[in-house]
Amino acid sequence: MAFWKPGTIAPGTSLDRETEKETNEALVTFVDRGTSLSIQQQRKRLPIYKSRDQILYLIEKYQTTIIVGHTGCGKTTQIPQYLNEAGWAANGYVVACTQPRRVAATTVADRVATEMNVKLGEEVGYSIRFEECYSPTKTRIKYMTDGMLFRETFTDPLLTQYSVIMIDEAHERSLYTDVLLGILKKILKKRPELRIIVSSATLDAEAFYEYFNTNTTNDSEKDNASIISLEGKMFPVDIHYSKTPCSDYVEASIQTVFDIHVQQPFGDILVFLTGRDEIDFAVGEISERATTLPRSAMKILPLPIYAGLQLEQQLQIFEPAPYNTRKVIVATNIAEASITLEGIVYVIDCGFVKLRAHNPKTGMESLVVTPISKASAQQRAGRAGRVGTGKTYRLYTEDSFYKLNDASIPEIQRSNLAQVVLHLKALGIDNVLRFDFLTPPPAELMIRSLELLYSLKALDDHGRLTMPLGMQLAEFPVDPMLGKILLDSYKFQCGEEMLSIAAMLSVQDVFIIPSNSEIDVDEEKRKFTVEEGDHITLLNVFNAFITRGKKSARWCHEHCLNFRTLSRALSIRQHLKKYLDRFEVPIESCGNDTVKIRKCLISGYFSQAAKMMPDGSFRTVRDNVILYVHPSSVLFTRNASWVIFHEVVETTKAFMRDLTVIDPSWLAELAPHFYEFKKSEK
DNA sequence: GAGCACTGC
Repeated sequence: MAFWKPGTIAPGTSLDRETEKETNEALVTFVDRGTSLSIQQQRKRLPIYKSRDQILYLIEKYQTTIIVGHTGCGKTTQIPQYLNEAGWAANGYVVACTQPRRVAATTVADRVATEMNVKLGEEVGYSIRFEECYSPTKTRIKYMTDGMLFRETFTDPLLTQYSVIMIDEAHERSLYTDVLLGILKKILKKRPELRIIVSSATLDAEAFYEYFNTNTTNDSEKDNASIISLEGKMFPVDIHYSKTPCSDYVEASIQTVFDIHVQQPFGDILVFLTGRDEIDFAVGEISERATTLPRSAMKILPLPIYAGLQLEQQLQIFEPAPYNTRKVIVATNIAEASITLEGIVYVIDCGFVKLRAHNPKTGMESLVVTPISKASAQQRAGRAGRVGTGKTYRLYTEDSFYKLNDASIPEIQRSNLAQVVLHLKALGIDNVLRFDFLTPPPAELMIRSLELLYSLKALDDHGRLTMPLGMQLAEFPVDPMLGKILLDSYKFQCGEEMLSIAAMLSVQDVFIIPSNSEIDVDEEKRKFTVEEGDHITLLNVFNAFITRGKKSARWCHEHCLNFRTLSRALSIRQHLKKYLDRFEVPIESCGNDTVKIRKCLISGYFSQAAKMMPDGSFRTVRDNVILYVHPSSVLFTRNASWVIFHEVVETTKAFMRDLTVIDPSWLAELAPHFYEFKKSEK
């Protein structure tokens, strides 16, 4: 076991995820055993090696194999190599392994290339958005995000180049994982030689098995799916429950931090809370109360981590703490799977998470603090058992733990499904309501999406994809409403502007949230602000970044802009432009003609229009739903009688985000079909 | 008149 010496950089510490950790752990083991062992000998010492032959046998025999394995068993790095060694990647075939996150795909590929002693991008490669690193002829093992494999079904609906497809981390049930599982189940019928591996942490394994095993007879010889469990390497974690339910979990978590600090031996603490507000408050309180600790006591260093933080602040959590200081990392769910921290011995779990929900009746998204699932609670607890025996303090009673759902509601059951529906239609799956999902989304979600797509003219009266509009929207890697404004932009000579706006709408957190109040973000924001609203303000920010800002991090910092976010917007813009070029949509610039830009926005967002009431609130034109301007909008402090909006987020109220002022007559001019359609409905 | 869980193409 590797010991970490205070004052040195902890081994394997990085902004990474579970599977990367898996490789790091393997790496640490190798180093410990000395340099005398070859990589091949080292691979044989991994726990999974004992199951190698059995895994290969099951894959040979069954079309689908469900692999249940904890972190650290080596499944992600080893199974594709076993398959390659067994000849599954011969004759030009490729073994694919999907990951829900980008970093995982790249780092695992890198590790496997090292183990195989090949150059990354040749025999072993990866494919993520904006970054393809593989050879169409040489690559045998390809790691990729699940979203990328999903995309590949457009060009090759039967995924014919792959002999085996491993869907890793399937228990996370990402939107793309679920859609892929459905598509793969269909492909299996047409390609009996194809093999699927579904790898999952624990609880859902049986559900995957039931889904893929289509044998309805009692004869198990006819099964076409099987399950295998692998042993992992985790240290035991003691679980402590609250004796009574707590009314204020933020306060309870702060208390628990100090209880641990005073009573328990050295070791860092990880606290799970639900959002930025709670985290900032807790970090502040811990700092303050720490001043009352006796001078002789060990010091305490609280640090926040959530996605909205700037990179430099995020990296602070990986810095070793000063001598005689205990780190307390206060995190959102980002620390549950996306980021792995070394040195955590104690976990405090508040039992809640903030989740997005989608209301199909209103089309509104909401962010709601929800109780976590048992699977989540176990995952959080496991974070304490990485370096040695750990302890987890659950701020809820044992009774309430047993009442939690086994797993959280899959993303596909609480998302806007317009893109999924379009994609399935593009694959020739006409009756999407009957599509065999692992867990079908509610019918209302599907119907709402179908209505939207019909109003955008992506579907015809028979629910079939229109040509070329529907097919192009299906291929476009953006929300269909956004896709529509891009495809229509030539009519308003504003393709250049729309590409920038669409890219900016695809990213979040453009403006920085400063940790201190020295810099006035609002003041900086005003420099870009225009009275027409947020879309054109975003366009100004993007243009300034490219021209005056020369794409520099320093310029961004001076103007309270998030450099990472803007760079990402630039990549997305280039990506979207490639699609417009391929669709042969002429791209012009309208200069400063904001009327053209705003009219173009209406061509996609006509259904999301709202009118101001005398009290300052808004009513949607479509359903007369009450909405408010989000405080992040430049229109929050201004008056506008008619607006269109990008999205609605329901927190304390239903807020519209990203608004643009319009003239109501444009609605009738640009979307007569929709407003007449609404009238006839009434 | 006051707010931003996390991914991904």
